[in-house]
Amino acid sequence: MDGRLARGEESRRAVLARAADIASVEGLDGLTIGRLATELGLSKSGIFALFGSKEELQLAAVEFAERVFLERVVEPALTEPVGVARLRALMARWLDYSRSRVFPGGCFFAAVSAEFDAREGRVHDAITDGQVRWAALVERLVADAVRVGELEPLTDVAQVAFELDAVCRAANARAVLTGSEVPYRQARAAIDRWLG
Amino acid sequence: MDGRLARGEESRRAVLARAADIASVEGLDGLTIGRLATELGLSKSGIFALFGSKEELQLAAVEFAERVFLERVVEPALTEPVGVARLRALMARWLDYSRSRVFPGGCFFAAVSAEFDAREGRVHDAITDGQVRWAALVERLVADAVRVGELEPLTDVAQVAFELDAVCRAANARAVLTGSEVPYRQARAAIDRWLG
DNA sequence: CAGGTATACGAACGATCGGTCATATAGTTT
DNA sequence: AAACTATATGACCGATCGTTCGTATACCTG
Repeated sequence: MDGRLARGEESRRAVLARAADIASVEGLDGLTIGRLATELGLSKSGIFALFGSKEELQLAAVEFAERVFLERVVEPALTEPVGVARLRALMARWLDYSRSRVFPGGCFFAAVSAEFDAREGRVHDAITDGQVRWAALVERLVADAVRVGELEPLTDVAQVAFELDAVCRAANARAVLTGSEVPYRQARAAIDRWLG
Repeated sequence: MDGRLARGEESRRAVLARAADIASVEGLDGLTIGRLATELGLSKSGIFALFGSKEELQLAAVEFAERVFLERVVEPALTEPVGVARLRALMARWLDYSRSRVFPGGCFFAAVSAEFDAREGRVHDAITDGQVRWAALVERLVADAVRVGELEPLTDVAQVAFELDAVCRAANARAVLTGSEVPYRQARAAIDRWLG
């Protein structure tokens, strides 16, 4: 056990938690090292040294947000039994993750994927990877529900997965923009129609 | 007819067209007056003088993009007969507006609303207004289709409008991020299920 | 103990940001 | 003709950006 590495890891964690919060509102570009430093009472060069470059900081923030997302949404849902129950849990957890503002700007990935979707580079690639893995997870859970006989055998798995994801993302977008809770209920209604 | 005003209006138009293109990729914050100046061969202070402040430039860019959206999506759809035909035309025009990259970053409003959704100020308000008006338009066309008897009388108008918008936005998000055409077909399939 | 390593700092760098200002020009008005 | 107005320019401002550097400190290893 290295006290230096432990201290550094704790600093990284504090910086990344704040960085992810800021990025969910201002974007990964609106995130600045100077602002992080003043808000956390650290020095600009100290934070910089921890990550090496702003791009590395952005990548680390994305990775941090993915860990939060896994803890708050994916892992709890995976404790439910395979099938519609697990799929419903995943959707419910996602809507709660958005509504409860785990990140102050709503879904972190909705914000940063819209920011980097049409750009190139490592940050875009990291975000895209995460989105593809999320889409694959939803699709796998739909396929599982079909396999265990809880959804009709002729179900178009990719289509259902697409539409489940669509209503969740739309609910997040509308709710964050307008502050209304209605979109979450509409998303829930659409999900219930698919999953009974 | 004032030649000075005409010249200024032409300059504004050129600046705003480029500004909307940039903002759809880099965001309204990533948009900078210096970059606009060098790309258009103008002076920074000249562009600045045309708009008075960066916030005014951002507001003008949003307004410009709304005019483009109205021309390319809304107005052509409104030539169709009231009912499902008009609603289908609106959705088809929207998907084509995204797929054909009228703005290089996909839907301008998906990009900037995700950027400003959790912020405050006049730009956020202008974007929110536009989004609310769009949602109201879709809802009105769904209600019209019910009224003329082409959708079932018991249709939950707000719910159908929400889901139609959701699949379009999801298609844009996935398509821009990954470069795939599949999401557009999935959105079309969902729309066809609603509108026959 | 000495030698190496990771964290953290303050000062400073060049670049770029939004914005100001004095000035020149082209077009309209009187 | 003169007076006025809108566009457009280039030089310049303070602030902030990401980044570099030298240095101090705490910790682990030999």
